[in-house]
Amino acid sequence: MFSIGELSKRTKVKVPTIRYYEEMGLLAAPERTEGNQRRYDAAGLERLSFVRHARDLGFSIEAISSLIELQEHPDRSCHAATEIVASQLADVRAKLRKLSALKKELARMAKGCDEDRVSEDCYVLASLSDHKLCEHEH
Amino acid sequence: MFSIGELSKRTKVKVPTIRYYEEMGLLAAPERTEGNQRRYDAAGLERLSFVRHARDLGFSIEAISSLIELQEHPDRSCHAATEIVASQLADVRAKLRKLSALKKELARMAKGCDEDRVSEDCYVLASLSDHKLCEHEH
DNA sequence: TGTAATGTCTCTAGTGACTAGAGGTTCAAG
DNA sequence: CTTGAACCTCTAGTCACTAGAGACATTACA
Repeated sequence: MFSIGELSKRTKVKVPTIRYYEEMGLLAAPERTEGNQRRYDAAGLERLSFVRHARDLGFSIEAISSLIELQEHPDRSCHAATEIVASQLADVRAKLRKLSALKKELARMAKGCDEDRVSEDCYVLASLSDHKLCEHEH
Repeated sequence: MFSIGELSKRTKVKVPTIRYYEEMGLLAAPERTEGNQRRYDAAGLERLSFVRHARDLGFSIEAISSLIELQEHPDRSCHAATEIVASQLADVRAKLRKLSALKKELARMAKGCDEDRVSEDCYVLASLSDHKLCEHEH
């Protein structure tokens, strides 16, 4: 049995965030000491690691909720889980596409602008003012 | 001179968002009719296009504020503008790196899981529970 | 000129996923 | 037994909007 601070150290999740996850229903309410402090066990640690890992992968709290529900019913088909992952993957791919277009645009802007120039002639500002200067859609 | 709704149509920025930008100081307070409604001109349209374009490129409102300030002092060096762009670019590059790692991870998870399986044996759930199954850092 | 529909006004509150701080209590070490 | 770190709850703030209420303005048409 260990405290919330200890759990925080082991999982690298901040203390207020752990409490927040509990409030959001991602973590079961743990036992308490007589003085009302949370005490966790191995199961609590594992659960938080799951949540943290999923968050690192970009899953929303809602999605994680669904995944946990599934985990708690080992007899159910994991169809829903694959769907959640697929949708997350589609999301990530879309973001990647958008970001790589942005990267090109920004790199172009950064390269085009000479630092010694005066803001009136700044390529960056011109690019932002006039979308037509862009080579790509966004 | 046109209304906020008209400006919204032309720029594809929603009406409440325009008001929000005004409140944040990104847009100058426009003229008003006798009945207190906003009326914009070409300059207002141009300014909003600038803001919108910068937002599309992922610049924060604060960054846009700085860019606008620069725009309004055409005599200043555009050093600050290039710096803002460079930092935005670094940001985007970092996000890209992270997302592409995530994409690999998610694709692996999605591929590994057979939809007909039962949640107990679900590869997705196993992957999330056990970070060690990951091939990459994140 | 009357009226109805649509547009606009301000203001407050909600979103997601935390983070920060106040003010008070409990725990563990010495 | 005292001290100081860790813990508790609660409220409010972050960012960039979005939604809704309730009231007023404008416009189109009869």
